[in-house]
Amino acid sequence: MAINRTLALVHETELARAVGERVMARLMKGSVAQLLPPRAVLFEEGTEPEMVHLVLSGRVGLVASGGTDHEAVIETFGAGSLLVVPAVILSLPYLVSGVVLTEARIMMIPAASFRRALDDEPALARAVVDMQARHWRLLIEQIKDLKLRAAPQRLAQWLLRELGAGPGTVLQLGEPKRIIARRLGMSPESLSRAIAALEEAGAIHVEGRAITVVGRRALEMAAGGMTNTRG
Amino acid sequence: MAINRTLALVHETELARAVGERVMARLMKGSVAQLLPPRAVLFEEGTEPEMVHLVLSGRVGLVASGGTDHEAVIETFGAGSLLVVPAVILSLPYLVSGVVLTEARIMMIPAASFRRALDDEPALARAVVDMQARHWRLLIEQIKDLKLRAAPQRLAQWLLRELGAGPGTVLQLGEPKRIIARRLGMSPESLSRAIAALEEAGAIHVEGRAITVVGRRALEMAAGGMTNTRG
DNA sequence: GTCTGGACTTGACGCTTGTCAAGTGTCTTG
DNA sequence: CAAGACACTTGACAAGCGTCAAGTCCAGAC
Repeated sequence: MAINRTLALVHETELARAVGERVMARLMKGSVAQLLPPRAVLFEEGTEPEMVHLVLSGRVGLVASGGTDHEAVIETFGAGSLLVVPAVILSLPYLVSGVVLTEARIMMIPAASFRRALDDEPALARAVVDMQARHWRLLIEQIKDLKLRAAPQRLAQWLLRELGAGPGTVLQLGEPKRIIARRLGMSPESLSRAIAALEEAGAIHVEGRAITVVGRRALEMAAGGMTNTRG
Repeated sequence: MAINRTLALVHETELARAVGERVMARLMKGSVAQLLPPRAVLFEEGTEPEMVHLVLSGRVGLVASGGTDHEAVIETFGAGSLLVVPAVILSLPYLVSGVVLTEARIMMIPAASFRRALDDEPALARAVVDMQARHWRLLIEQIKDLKLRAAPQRLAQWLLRELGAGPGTVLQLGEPKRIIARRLGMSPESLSRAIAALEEAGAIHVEGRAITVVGRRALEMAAGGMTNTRG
């Protein structure tokens, strides 16, 4: 049962579609799938990469401690994502750790065989270019948020982006708020207050892990620039 | 200053070395080189990409305004860098603007021909993968800085990284401090204070645009975390 | 049922940092 | 030489946000 399910999931990934049957089969040779519980660590900041991780289900976060006391969540990824290829490609130590957030099925591809495939399978290189391009844009957006928007604006911006993916007005949070707070570059307390502010403004309504956008217009205003005085 | 000079510069780029004579010649077909003064805008946030920009000399910054009143500098790039390939690859609007910081010679490659070459020249795709991987790491380091380090720590961290590139102890700033401040995610005033603090701590000595590291140990203390240089 | 632990909220407080404003120095311009 | 422009510094001040601490709510254990 596990094998069937895993293979099906592998097939559904964007990577599989992009590189085709043969290359995917080659990548799978020597790879293993694992079902991991929350808090499992896939790889650790500062260590040399030995595997490439393909997320088949669940959610995984890139977490950085960087020598300081607390941790930052850089980004979280869901099914279909190929994790932290840069470290593998360059054979350099990871800059972040990979942590399972919700029970996740992970395909682990040996780094050496991934690098070899990258060199002699043009389709793989081409697919990786596209993936990296998309990931780059995620980070750029995030840096823009961090450098020129205040905490409540960042939340509003994030909500709009998450919403953009699905056309509904209800957003089911897939991660604890603590994780989202750190992803947004703020403390959990500040996230609480930012959420309260958006409710106050009539932009959203929150019930536990479900956020309903009741005023898309108000939400866009809050994301824009007018949050809490001080132009 | 004419064709010779430009061709020589093109040859010296990492890209040229990676993809070889033939592919580089193909990319150059239809491309034009331009010598641009400071404040010249290569491309603008929100517009569709029409060119890929290869920096041959000088320095170029990626700047974002993101709808808010002030601007943030995302990153600056020098000779050999290929700018904002992601937008071109994905045919999506730029997330940032490209602005010349110090007089720069730029090779402009038509986006369409770059995309075509990317599809049928494996060497190019492979080279782009490596470049994107290095750029990804720059952004990751930056996000870590922004999320878990205070302003003076970010400066110390940045100094150590800039220093890592060359083995000396003197750092000649290639950009006005105002630009560096925005790259570090702080106001020019805060940068001034951060510099003063590092001098106070006996870590550096500043004379105009030259920063001398007089206490590498003290500087590392101030950075307060591990620095993983290399690209 | 009560107890306990975890996720989240709320309040109080202080540090960091951005903003506004004035001051210094240098380079250019008339 | 004076006037202006510009880059940077310094000081005063308030806002934003993180931290500490308490409080609420809820699920699971017993």
